[in-house]
Amino acid sequence: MSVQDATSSPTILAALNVLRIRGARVTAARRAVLDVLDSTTEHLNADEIVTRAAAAAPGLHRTTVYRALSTLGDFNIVLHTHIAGSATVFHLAGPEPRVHAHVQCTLCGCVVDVAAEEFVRLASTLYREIGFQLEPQHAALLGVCARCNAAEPKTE
Amino acid sequence: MSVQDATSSPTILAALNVLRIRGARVTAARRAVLDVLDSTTEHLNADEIVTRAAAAAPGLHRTTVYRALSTLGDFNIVLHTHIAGSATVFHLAGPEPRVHAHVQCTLCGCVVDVAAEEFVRLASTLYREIGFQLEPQHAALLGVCARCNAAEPKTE
DNA sequence: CTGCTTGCAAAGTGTTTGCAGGCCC
DNA sequence: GGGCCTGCAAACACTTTGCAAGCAG
Repeated sequence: MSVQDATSSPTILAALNVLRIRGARVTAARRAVLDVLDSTTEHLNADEIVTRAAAAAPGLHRTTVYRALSTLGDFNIVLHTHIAGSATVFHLAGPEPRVHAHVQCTLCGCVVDVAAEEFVRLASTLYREIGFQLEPQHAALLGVCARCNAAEPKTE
Repeated sequence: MSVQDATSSPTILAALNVLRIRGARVTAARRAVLDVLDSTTEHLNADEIVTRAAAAAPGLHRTTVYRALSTLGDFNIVLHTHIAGSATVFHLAGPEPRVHAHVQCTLCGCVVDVAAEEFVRLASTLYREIGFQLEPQHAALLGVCARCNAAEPKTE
């Protein structure tokens, strides 16, 4: 454990340990990406992560962020969700395994978190009927959010 | 109703009528796209539609297919499903309103149709709890299909 | 020092837009 | 013959890849 670790959150310390144990290197880029993801509960896409992480690691390149996210994903430190028609969003897996699914509004584009429990019944039905093992958090379903539904006078 | 309509399926005739009634034009490009979609039950992406439709309409351009699909989508003649990490797939809405949802395998990439009924309970739960109106057919969820599950010895 | 990581450039995929000419109605 | 549609070129958004230099262990 290096000196700089002292300023990091438990979540990040755990992540860095996973990297070390698995033989991957702890680099400024990976640390910056982890810091960004740890500092928010938002759904961030690669672009936003680049922007925010560049503050801590000047010169950080888009490509590097993509590669860092990929590596961190391989170790299950970071999870991602595919959003229809726009960039994939990332978030920390976190210490607790409280996986959540996502639904996105086709009108305003907002992404709403949904407890994975909502998907459990669907998942078990799918598994029983066609042997399909659902990963509820891995892609967002689409629909219309409450706000847009209310604002929408049906026309327009 | 023009002469060429005689060779078309009822589904296509209905679609062409919708176009005419709504004031949109019946063009070779749109007809070719409809023919392609009507001739299969597969999930076709824009690229595949271009390739197949070009047989009936030589010189047909990608852009035109995208625009045709968009127009046909506006009239609810064609539906589309967003597939995580790859191209959007299209299919005819068809005469019967038997909407189906899709799940995609993260390993082999195959897309499996699922009866929308599986999603009804989830949809009503979401609506009751957060006012979100789910469109089950509009995006594919991810997971692992039965075949890959069986083939996968866990390693590799 | 070894080789995993990074930065840069460039390419790749899927999709959209601007514009002039063409064809449906 | 008016204006919706089309073809072409180009831009666009997101992501990946090849390669040489750089830094972690």
